[in-house]
Amino acid sequence: MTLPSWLERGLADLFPDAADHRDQTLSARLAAAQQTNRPLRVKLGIDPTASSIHLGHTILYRKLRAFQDAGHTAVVIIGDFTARIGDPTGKSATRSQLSAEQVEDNARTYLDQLRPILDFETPGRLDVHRNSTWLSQLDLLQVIGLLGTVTVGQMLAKEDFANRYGRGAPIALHEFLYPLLQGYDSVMVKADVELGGTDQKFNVAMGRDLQRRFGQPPQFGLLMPILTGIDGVQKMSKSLGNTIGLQEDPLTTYSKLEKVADAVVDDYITLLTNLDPAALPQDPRQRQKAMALEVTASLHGQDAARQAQAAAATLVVTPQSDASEAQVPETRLESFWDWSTPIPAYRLLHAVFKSKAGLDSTSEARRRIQGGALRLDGEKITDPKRALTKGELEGKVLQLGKKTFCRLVA
RNA sequence: GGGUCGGUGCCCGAGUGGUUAAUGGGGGCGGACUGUAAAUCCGCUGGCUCUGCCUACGUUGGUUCAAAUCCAACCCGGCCCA
Repeated sequence: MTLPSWLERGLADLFPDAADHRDQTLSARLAAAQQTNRPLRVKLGIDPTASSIHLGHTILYRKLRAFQDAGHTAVVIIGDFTARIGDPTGKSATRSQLSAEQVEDNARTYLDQLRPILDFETPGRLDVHRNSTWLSQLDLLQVIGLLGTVTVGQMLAKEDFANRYGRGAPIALHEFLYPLLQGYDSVMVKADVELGGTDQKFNVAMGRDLQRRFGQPPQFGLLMPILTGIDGVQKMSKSLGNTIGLQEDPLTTYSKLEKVADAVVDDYITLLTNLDPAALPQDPRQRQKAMALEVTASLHGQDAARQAQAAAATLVVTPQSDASEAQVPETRLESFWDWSTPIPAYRLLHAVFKSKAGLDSTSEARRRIQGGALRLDGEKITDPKRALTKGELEGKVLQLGKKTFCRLVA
């Protein structure tokens, strides 16, 4: 039995997948679901410790959507309970505890960002749960029962634990509870399939074990690759600063995609689009543009993506040419200076691009200017103290580095 | 609880009384080059009202003209013993 192509696309791992257990393969369960007209319950857990999500996360949501489109039920579990405890991984300083309100806020923004990807409309296709619903009800006896299902040796087999233990890094005892609680979620929602990144194998397997103990047919584990970040080397992760966020504007999204490392372009195509790789241009540059356009469109719509592509072409390829015609974010001159005196270049830069592109201090602004990163309508400005009047700036495009722009308007 | 080693900038890691905002590497950013890539080369990489000022080497006190460097207490972690 073979799996449908919508399911197979991009798959990193599927288990169990033994050919000798025909009734235990996913295709068998899919077939059974069809015969009995009972949709599969496909679980995906989200961790509301941060409010914004990036492209890397969407791989899983896209797969979840594919299941929805095939008639199955997406079971999204918001890990609000576990998020509130706080993950003690790393140093004591990172032991941040989130309040219930913060978690709830995050969860809401999270779901909002998923609207373009998941099917929220069709009845029966989406089931959202918060795991505090059942986890906060567990009493100590039950918790001990859960703990009793696993040995320390098994826990230390988990790669992350093994690494940390090996290098003598701290492991807090309650961290052992996380895989168990995540597995318990599977029991509570009677998952048929759990989606996760390849780093989730241990936890997903734990879900199978627990389901078996609770007399349920164990779920299938369906693992997707971890997306490589825009640097082309490390996994996409907010802390590594190599992400593309779903809340970023179309132009930024497109620009980043268009300069992603070559090595990952094909991965992006299989994991983030439904395009047929064979049908795309072979020329690396053209291929990359096609990918960038499609991914941008999937997040912001066709029109916005096309505009972004056009704007990017104008702005970046020939910075001096037609920048003023292109579509760039705008900033009002009055919003950051009163213009009774000219503004020093470094203050201008700081005011306009504050918190963008890693620019968050005036000292940093000075350095960037000295390094030649600032252009005004294509003209390079290298003196941080250069005084600029309103007249000199109005209507012009301020450029920081190669990819950050802003038009100054009255 | 006892013993022992350790806690330095985004990360790793030098520095053990005084040109130390703190060697070096990684990462990041910028410039040249290019396909807005990779590779390579160069520069920057605490903050500010910036020819100067302020804040920094787990925390708090102390010794000293002077401390990341010495002392004390405390907090946190690894390992060994219990």
